[in-house]
Amino acid sequence: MNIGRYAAGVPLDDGASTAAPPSPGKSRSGPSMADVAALAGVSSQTVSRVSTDPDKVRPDTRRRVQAAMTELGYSPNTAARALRYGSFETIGLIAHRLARTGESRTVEAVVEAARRHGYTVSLIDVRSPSPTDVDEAVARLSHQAIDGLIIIRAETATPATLALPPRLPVVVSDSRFVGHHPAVATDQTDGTRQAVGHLLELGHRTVHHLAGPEDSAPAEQRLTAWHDHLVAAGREVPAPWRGDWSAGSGYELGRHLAEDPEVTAVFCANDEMAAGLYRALHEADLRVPEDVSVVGFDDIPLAEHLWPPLTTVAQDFHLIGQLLVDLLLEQVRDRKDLADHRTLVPVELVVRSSTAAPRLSSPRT
Amino acid sequence: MNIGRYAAGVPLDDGASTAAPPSPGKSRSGPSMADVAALAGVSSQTVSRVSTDPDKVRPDTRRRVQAAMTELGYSPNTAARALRYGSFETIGLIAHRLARTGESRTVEAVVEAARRHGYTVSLIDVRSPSPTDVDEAVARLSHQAIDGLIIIRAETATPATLALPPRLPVVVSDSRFVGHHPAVATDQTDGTRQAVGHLLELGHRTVHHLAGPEDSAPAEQRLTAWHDHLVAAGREVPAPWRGDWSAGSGYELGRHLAEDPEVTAVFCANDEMAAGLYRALHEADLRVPEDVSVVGFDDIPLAEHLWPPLTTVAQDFHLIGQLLVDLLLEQVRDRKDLADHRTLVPVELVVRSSTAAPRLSSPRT
DNA sequence: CGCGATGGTGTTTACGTAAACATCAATGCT
DNA sequence: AGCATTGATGTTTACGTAAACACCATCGCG
Repeated sequence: MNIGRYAAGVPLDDGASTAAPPSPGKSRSGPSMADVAALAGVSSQTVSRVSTDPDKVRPDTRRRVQAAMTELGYSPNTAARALRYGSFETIGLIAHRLARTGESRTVEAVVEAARRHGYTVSLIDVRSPSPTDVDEAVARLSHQAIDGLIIIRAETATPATLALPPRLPVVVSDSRFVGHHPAVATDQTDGTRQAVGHLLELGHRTVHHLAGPEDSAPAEQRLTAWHDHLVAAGREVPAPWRGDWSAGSGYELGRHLAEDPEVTAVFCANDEMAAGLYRALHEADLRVPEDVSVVGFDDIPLAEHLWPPLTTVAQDFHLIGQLLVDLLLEQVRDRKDLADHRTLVPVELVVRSSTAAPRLSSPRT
Repeated sequence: MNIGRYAAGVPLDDGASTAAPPSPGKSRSGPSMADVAALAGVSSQTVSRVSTDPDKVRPDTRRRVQAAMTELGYSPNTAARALRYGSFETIGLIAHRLARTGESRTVEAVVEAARRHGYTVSLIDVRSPSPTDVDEAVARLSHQAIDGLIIIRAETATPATLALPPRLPVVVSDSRFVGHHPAVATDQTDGTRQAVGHLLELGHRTVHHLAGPEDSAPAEQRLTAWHDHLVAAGREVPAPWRGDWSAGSGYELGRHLAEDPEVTAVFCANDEMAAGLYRALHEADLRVPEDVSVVGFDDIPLAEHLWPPLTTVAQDFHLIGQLLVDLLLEQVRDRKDLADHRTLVPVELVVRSSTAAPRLSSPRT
């Protein structure tokens, strides 16, 4: 046995350029139908029948073939099958920063929905949502064995910059692609309206915003909606604070926010940043919600268990994932052209304990 | 345009049994090399050369072929290529409850490492880590187009219950598979030892344990290590509390823990449960770490920003993912048999602010 | 100036599977 | 009994690609 504790970094070759074909090394391919057929004393077509529709062959023949399969350890060659059928039963998925928050929940839902339909999911995770990264991912994936493509967070990539292979069905979780590719997206505007409205109704004079990064479409949508809603309500619009979705950025910005006694209500573009803000407020000895009310976005599993439990806008990531798959498979299977299709998934404000009316003697002391 | 707000649940057919072959619907396959060849006035072999090694064909011929490719919107058929090469440049990945915790970080690392090597990742997410679920996933994936398989959290599946296709290289993130499949796993025992040791050194008489579910191998390893370490230190071993990894379970159990004044130190099997425990302690007006010290496991991104920042055992999920891929590709590419290989990835206790010496007048009042 | 070497291209073939068609035996019916 | 019908199995072919080989110019060299 070969036990070892791993210490240093891993050496990694960054070779294998996108276009490079597989190395010519012969495959691990095991026995083929012909081998099974020879052993069982039948034709390879009969073997084929056994593996696709066993009822088409007589029980004793079937048993003989199955025995031969087991003996040789036969399993059908997917490549050949795919070539024959022209389908891989696989869909490609481009995600961004998988490990973060809701992204992974959408992925989970996509994988699950795909599985229900008999499809597998091929995943590419891009680091940044920059057009080049997304484009590279598309290039890579579309040279892979996929029947359709789901892009989560196309972000700054525009329909024009995406060099998609012709005839490849695509679905996007980004409303800016309407007219080019079918899209399923969260109703960011409504969610923001609910969050900001909730805080204003509680009596706050205005609402500060801890925004997401500029290269994120949802972040911009939330920012715009927050701005517009305040304007519509005739409130002062404070300068937004720019985070990067991470709890760390929420904490850093929160330390500045905490110093401003005018701040009584903060709408955070996601729950992680709200958690970072919590920490900054705690460190500044400010109480939530007595001194500052906080609202998040996403409703991550931990939101309910932060202290105090976080009021937040719940997104239905699971539904989004399901709808994406449904929409994609409609195109894959039925050759439908749904380019102008768009679904807006509603959100719901979950009121917990992080919001309250401002102190009467506001601003804070 | 077709805008609609989605309300009701999605109808889902649970058809498409594992063995069912793809529907016979003809593929979306576009033009083939032959079409391009005809248009460009060359043989299909020349087209093939252009798409694999452009230098092998004269510049003007190449341009003519490339023009024809563009005009027809040609892209090479992956199935045919895979059949020819015997390789898909794809690895299968079975994960469990992707959206939860560190799992997604390992997945992220696997995807990234695979990409660096020119491989794509096919993902299956199983709901429960039960043998049947994992087995079904294996069956499903191994009928897909993959060159190798990575199983994250094989849990209660044993080498015997896994009906793996012969000749399929497999790597597991589970140390119980040593001798059957190569494994890369976190050093659970050492991590636990560090956590419990830290608390004892601070002066706590003993350490309580908020454990993970019984069907989880890592949970059991942490439980055992905690037990053994207390025994070795000559301390009383309190009954462990069984959670299910979720913050909710940590909260529920935490409410009971909070009522026991004997409890001054708790080692949680993961950070989410620690967060739930935090909430329960806060609600009970107990302070961390003054009244109760808490240690988590995983070091999720939020751990640092909980209040107070959580002392926890950091796992290097990223390294695990990389090593899994390296190990798998060694088998795939070099046909090596590494069945008895095992790598133990070290962990590190990150001391933050949730641990301190017990009050002198312990037990709590 | 003839001959081998070289580079560019076409032709043949194989990868493993499954549909389409062909064959053959057993069965049912008059 | 004779013939159509059915069911089980074998044979041929095509899916799209790329390696292996064959061919033919052109070039360099003695």
